[in-house]
Amino acid sequence: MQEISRATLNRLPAYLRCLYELEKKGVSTVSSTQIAAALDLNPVQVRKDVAYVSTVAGKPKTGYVLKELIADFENFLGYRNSRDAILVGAGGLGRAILGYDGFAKYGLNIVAAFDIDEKVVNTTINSKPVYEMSKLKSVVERFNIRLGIITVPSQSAQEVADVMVDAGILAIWSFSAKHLNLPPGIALKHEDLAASLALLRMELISQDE
Amino acid sequence: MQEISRATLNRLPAYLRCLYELEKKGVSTVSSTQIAAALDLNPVQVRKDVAYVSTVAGKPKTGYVLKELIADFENFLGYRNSRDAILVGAGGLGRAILGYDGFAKYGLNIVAAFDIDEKVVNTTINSKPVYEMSKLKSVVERFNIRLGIITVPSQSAQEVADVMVDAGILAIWSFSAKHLNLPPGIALKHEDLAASLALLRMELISQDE
DNA sequence: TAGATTGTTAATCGATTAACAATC
DNA sequence: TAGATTGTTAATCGATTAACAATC
Repeated sequence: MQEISRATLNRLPAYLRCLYELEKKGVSTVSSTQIAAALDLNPVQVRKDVAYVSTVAGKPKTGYVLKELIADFENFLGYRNSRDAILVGAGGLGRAILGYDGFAKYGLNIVAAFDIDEKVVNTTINSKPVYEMSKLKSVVERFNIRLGIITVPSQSAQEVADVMVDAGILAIWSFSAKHLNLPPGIALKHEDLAASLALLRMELISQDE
Repeated sequence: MQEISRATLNRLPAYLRCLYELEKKGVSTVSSTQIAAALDLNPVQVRKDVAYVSTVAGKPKTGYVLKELIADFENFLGYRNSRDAILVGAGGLGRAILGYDGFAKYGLNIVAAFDIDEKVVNTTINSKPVYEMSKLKSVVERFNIRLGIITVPSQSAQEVADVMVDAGILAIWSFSAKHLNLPPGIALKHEDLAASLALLRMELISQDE
């Protein structure tokens, strides 16, 4: 089997959400055409994507068995066994992420947050403890955590990333508007909201013409 | 001149941030090689991207004049003339976005928020007023707003999008985990955090092997 | 059987990278 | 001049879509 492509991987959560909705409606089988229509995708693309994830073949004429498909997607995406993470930066966005329990559904479990602000240190946010930065390494080591979330102002982002890497973090999810320099082997996903905004504005402008 | 590609547009904000940093250091000219090294990109790609945006040519041997380049990027990205927007959903994430003044730098001006929760309606968040949903249309029309931000739970996202479109919104920036069905001509940027997380986890898992 | 649907191979499209002439 | 750098054309790479045989 081929390596799964980034583009495909990116679409998988949307498929799964679509399948959940169909399940709620009591549907028992689903075709690639239906999924494609619901998500504005090409049916061939859906079939290819499903082929990566699915352990059972679809049946011509009827499509895929919804229950089996959901199980395959959940297993593939690892939603069933949750993964621990820490978060640094309990400011506005950090608080929002800590307060959002929806990530649990996606297999994410934030076990602790860290900050330098004395006012939030040693409090809890949504029953998650906030510690001072000096405790980061010991927490990461003790709980064997590999995923770190960065929600600090961009000036501090690189520094925080360095601390994380030193502590043994292997994957970083950053919401800071700062390009991070990381040693090879550390996975990085940068949520660049300025880039999203630029994309959107450009489409808006091109409508004006 | 060719149409600018999505991929290029996505990189522009990172370029500009990089240029700002160089400016702070007192640098006066910059080469594509330098930018590429700072952002982990290919120098040829940098030159191509710059060519889309830049009004003046770079000089062999010396590179680009930093001041000119920054002006070109700012103009292109529209950071100089800000654009008004409204936001619906003053919960955790919505509050974080309303509270973050950094978007002003990117030319985004959120003029008002809307919510159905009586506890937040008619309060202000970061000196931005929160109104009840029924006022949305009149505000959008009065201020001629074209950009709407959705930060409501996914069950309500489609409904909110419909209200926005009806009011005359032309571009939607959604943070809800829900595929939106929109009439043609409405620009959409969907921030799918579950997809980001899936991407990151997959890289993390492939390290384990 | 006829028609809808799957799975796969081939063609197309778009974006990145390599090669290289021009030039300061 | 020699060397670094730009800008552009051609080659490559990857992802999407079209075409189509297989099959329920």
